[in-house]
Amino acid sequence: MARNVDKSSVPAVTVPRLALYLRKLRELKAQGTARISSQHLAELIDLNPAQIRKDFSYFGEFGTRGVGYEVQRLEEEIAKCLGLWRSWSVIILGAGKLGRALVQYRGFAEYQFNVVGVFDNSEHVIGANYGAGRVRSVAELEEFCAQQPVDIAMITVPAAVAEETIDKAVAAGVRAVLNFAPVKVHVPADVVIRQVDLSSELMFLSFYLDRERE
Amino acid sequence: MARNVDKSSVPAVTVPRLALYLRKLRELKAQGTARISSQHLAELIDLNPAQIRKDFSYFGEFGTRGVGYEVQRLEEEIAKCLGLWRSWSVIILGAGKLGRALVQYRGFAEYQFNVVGVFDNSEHVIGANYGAGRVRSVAELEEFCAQQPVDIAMITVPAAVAEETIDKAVAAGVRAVLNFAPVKVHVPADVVIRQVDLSSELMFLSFYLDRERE
DNA sequence: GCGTGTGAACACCTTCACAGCT
DNA sequence: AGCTGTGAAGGTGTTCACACGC
Repeated sequence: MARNVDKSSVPAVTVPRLALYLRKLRELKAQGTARISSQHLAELIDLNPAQIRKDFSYFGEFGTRGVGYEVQRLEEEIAKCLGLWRSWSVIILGAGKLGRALVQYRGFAEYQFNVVGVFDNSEHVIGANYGAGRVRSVAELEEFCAQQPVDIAMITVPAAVAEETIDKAVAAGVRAVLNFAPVKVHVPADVVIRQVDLSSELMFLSFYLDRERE
Repeated sequence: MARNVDKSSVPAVTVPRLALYLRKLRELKAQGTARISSQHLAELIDLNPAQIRKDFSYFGEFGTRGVGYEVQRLEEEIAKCLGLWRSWSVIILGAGKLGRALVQYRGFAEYQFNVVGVFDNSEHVIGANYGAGRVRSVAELEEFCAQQPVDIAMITVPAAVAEETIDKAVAAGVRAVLNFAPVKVHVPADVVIRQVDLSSELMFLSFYLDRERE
């Protein structure tokens, strides 16, 4: 059983790996695989088996010595570790092309992340429906969050207004932010923020593409 | 002047930070700031000043002791380090909502990443124009790449066909891949691949949101 | 005097190697 | 005998602290 864990003692790099394990375990379950060893799982996702066992060990003892892990059980435990024992409600701030693409992204619902609202400042899109109800004005944000709990805000507004938009979300009670705008924003310590920076990803590639020039 | 660098000796974590520096330096340049110290830059992007100086030191000596860095010069040097002394051509494989959103993303062109083609397998979108010419069939990929050099492929196809799509891109000569499909794909050693996993980012947030449950 | 550039100290993460349980 | 769980070793990245040059 998953023991109680002080999450600050879990290396931050472990968390995305847990997501990786979870996805692969669901795949294995769908294929009807009942048991798996860290060795075998490691081969499937190209990692060191000790890494996998260590990652699990932050949360409890999920396996059986001499045997391995039961896929079903392990999948459930890891989902729990990631906070997926419940669903989370998500809003999208910015109904531009990216925001609209994310509203309908199927990968979110698979893990019980539900997009419950979309907000924008532009008259051109307010009122339109791209998949999670009509687009609301950002001015309605506070009231909306008061009426129903919102856990996560995805920020897809232009960089110039990202900071103020995030501030509004935090003021409205949102405690987690996924920021697609290419600006680093300061938030209170009890708010989790994560940056997704697409041009920076391309620069990562151009850095290594350009290596032979030296 | 930037010295010749063996890029494999540069920590991988340094690279996204270079992108961060570059963006901030452009901002400073636009504001008319001529000079900056590592101390001041560190405050602006919330990092340790020694970290910044160490990152630069992998590539050369860009500053003046007792003085600091000339913004213009530093910006140019870092752009060069990231391979941005030239432009790079990008194709998008998968003209679904995400792919279509990326075609028109302004952040790419800012750094001379040019989307030169969009490909899909579905009759519903082939022929439509979302911003980088008409959508072509994936079957035309090989021929397209033979006619003009393609540096980077962004993969926005469904997970189930991501692997074969990436294989096709690599076979056609693409040497860098930004994969938005939630599957880890094996590529030859001389191909750079980078994963952007949106549901995994949300799980990162739910992990920390759920911390107080313990 | 001041801020860079960098070896050395430190902290963090990964991997090894084996004790312990089945 | 086999595979997990984990202390200890090893490696990588960060921060300190100071020598060096303006």
